[in-house]
Amino acid sequence: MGYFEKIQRAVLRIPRGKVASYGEVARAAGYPGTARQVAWALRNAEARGIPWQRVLGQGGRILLPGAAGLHQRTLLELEGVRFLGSRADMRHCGYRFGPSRSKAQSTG
DNA sequence: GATATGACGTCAT
DNA sequence: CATGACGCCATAT
Repeated sequence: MGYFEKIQRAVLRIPRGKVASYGEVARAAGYPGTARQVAWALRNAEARGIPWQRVLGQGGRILLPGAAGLHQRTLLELEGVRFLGSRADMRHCGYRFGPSRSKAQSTG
């Protein structure tokens, strides 16, 4: 399992209608602090069936420039993601990556 | 190994 | 809110 797959798997965990930041994805994939690399991993996501559009910059801001960014916003709106001005409504559409840790917890 | 690149994140102005 | 600068790190050459 390489970096690529880890990142892509994390992105795949984002349900329709929800979004997450590059930093969150990196953290969820087990590579905190590699937000930059997440973007790199999504370069070919479009061809790999990865819901790349659900990954935004901090604060729900679209970082893709030009038409690509417009396209991303359109895709998200079609999924039900609401936008407040130029940013996605992270308050309601921000996905919270559940604790993937399978470690048992006795008392809670 | 060294250099260059990038869909980031944070701080300062 | 916009711009500039820096830190961070995997990949590509």
